Amino acid sequence: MSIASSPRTSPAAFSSLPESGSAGADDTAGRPGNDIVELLFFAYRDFVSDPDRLLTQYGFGRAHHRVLHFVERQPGMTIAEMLDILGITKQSLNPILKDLVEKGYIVQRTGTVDRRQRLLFPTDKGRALSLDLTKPQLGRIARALAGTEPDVRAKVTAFLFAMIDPDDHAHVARLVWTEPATDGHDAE
Amino acid sequence: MSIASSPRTSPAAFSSLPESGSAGADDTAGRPGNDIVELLFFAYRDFVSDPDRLLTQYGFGRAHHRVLHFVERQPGMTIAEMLDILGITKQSLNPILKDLVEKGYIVQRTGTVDRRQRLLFPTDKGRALSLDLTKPQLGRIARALAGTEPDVRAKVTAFLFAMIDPDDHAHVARLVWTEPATDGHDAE
DNA sequence: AATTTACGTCAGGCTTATTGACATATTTCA
DNA sequence: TGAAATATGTCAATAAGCCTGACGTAAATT
Repeated sequence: MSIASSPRTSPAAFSSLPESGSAGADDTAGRPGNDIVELLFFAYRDFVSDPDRLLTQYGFGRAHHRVLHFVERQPGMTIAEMLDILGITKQSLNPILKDLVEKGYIVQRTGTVDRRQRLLFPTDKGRALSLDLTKPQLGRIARALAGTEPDVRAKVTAFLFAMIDPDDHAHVARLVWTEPATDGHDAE
Repeated sequence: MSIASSPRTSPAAFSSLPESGSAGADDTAGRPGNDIVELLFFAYRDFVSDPDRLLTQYGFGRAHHRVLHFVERQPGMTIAEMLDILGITKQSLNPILKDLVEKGYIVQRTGTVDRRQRLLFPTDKGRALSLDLTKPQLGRIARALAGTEPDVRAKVTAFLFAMIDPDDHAHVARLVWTEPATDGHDAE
């Protein structure tokens, strides 16, 4: 594990922090939300760095992680939907997908209803790797929530959801809060 | 946009999925925090895309934004500290910094106490651009918090802080919750 | 039969990052 | 004072991951 198991700093230190009341003419520092801008940067930086060591061992990058993750979360996903989720082009996706397929983490199947589609499914091997990669991230989240009031998880979740472009809300909600179907579509 | 896939919308069965293979007792879908993993991805994706259009107009990239942002937040920052914050090498930073200096957004000054250091300061022009770039992000945060209970902001802030590597807590706290000094170090 | 859709692929290019090696000015230490 | 460490700059080579544009193919839709 890459995360130090050091004792958690006391959240009590959060009570009286300067949130406004700047010195300058334009209150640059006092803009509400400015701290969240920066915390988001640092939190995300550390968050995505969690699986990096493991990823490097496999010769994969973060893009591979994202693809594998979403395939595992929604087996049978189409290429088009993956592109939409990741916000990249098919030319960018292709080499990454090719890697994952060639190394046996993902299988592509011709769609049954629309034979133009190449549906993506994780193999057992792919599921196992996805699990390993996400583990340190889940650990980080669990530690961040440990000892907090029971409503924090729900409020954080709602906040993050509200941070997403409203146009994508329906899509994201379905992806995030829907069970991966137990289809028998494993390879092997 | 062809986001047409399976219509399974039953958040009921979050308990037992037959997980074949290696990982054993882990229930893949029901892992707590899995939704936060994904929401963090989408929220951050949309969050960083906010300033992109503006950035492109200036011929800058996201790296320029980050550098400018932190210089504005902590005027007089050293190169070493910037490297530490961004987690990159000086070779990566240099061309970006050079851009910003040449175009008049940042000035470098020889340190007074240690003349080896090149302290970084924003110009008025730099501060203005930084403000413009951060504006849509602050707007997004404000919208996400609008109408929520008054404790949400503090709880989200605490959560994000706890998500950061504990080793960096002191450093980040100082950076985030310290006023930019009103030094007369403007370039003119 | 013509068009559209879903996907694959080739080509070329950009930004941001990397490691390694070396140079220079300045501070600190012995 | 001389040696070593520090802060920064720079050149070179490399790579991941993204981009646009263009073209091709199979399958569905009209």
